Amino acid sequence: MGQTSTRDRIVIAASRLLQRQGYVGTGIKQIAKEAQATLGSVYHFFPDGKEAVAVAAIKYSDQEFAAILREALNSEQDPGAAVEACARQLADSLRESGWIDGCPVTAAALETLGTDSEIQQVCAAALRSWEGLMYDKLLRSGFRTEDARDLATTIISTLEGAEVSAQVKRSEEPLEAAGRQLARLVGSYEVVPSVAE
Amino acid sequence: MGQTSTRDRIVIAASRLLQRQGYVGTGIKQIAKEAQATLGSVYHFFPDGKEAVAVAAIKYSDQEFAAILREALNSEQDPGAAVEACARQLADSLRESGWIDGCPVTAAALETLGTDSEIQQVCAAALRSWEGLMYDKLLRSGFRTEDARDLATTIISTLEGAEVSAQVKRSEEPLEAAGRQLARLVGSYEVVPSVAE
DNA sequence: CTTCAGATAGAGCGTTCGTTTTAGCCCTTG
DNA sequence: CAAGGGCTAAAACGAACGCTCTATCTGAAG
Repeated sequence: MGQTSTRDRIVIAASRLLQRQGYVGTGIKQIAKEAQATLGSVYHFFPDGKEAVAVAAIKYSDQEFAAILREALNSEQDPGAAVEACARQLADSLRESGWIDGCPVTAAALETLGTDSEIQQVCAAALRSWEGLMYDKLLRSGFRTEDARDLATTIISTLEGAEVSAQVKRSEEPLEAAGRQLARLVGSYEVVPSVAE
Repeated sequence: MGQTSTRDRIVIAASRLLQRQGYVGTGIKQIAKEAQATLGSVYHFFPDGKEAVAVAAIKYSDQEFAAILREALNSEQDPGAAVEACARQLADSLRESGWIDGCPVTAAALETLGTDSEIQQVCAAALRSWEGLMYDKLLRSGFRTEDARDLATTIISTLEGAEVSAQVKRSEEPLEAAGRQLARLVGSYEVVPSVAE
């Protein structure tokens, strides 16, 4: 047995597979195989079945991506440069993965929209948590609350959409363009100097 | 028989189902049922099977969405206002559909990224055709070609991402915020007056 | 009327899906 | 040593999947 528990291996494997193949396209047996666990183990830790595994996996992806986002945002003091760093980071890891490891929740979210499953709720929570990180960064940079709210929502939307475009086109260009334009947009706001940063 | 051919009904039904459930989540038999056709008919018109149906359906969705986009872009002379009109149009039809009829290609594209199917190619072509419409609008408004290219890519990405956010959150707010911020971004450019418009 | 390709119809193929079930293993505790 | 709970293992269920097959229907040309 490795140092990661069987349950953790299941969650991590599921999060990767959901990211790449979506909810419908990912099978329970495939998750078990990828996690080097057996079907019995999966149903032991998640008696409620596939949807419960997916919910845990998406929550994990949420936190994992939030850490990456936080680091990119903290790498630059200027908010515009920080947003551009986020786009750069997304482009790098996307290219390195062969254009397959995109946003961890988009695929799963879109497939389960019609259904009233818990999945879309955790996906919405993930989006909100990422927007919250961006919102805080803007507030710390002296933005007014209304501006920060609108901007944070739009920045996350744009990064989301640019990542999808980059995946489909197999090119970093959409993310680079998004980074440039978002930096310009952020820079177009008058900001009151703050002692906080 | 109605006035639309069996083949057309299959393509239209497939495009709707792909939009709502993605590629993996949509079955051939479901397409046939929705199109009021039989399985035999589907395989008669598309001997290559499910993927061929999906390719035809996505191409149809591409043109259908391009028409909507063109109309929204032409409804306003000012490019910023035109982009905002696009966001407004997307928000309206999304709400009316109960947040299920989003971008017609995103779901299918994300699911088939790993595979080397023809689907992601037609999805990429759709994205490019929509960017082209936006690019032309910006050029006609006097934008420099480099600015127009970057902007068009980013605008389509943002609308794409904002639509996904709106679907997941079941709220028009992401699209409204995107419309406002995109209008601001477009307006931040110096534009040379043109006699063309 | 006959002919024959285009179009429709649906049973059934093998496979995989999510899930359930039953059995057995390991390892700590009494 | 015995006991029992946490965990693993694998067989098997019904349902649905994409697809193939054969059979029938339709309608215009000869």
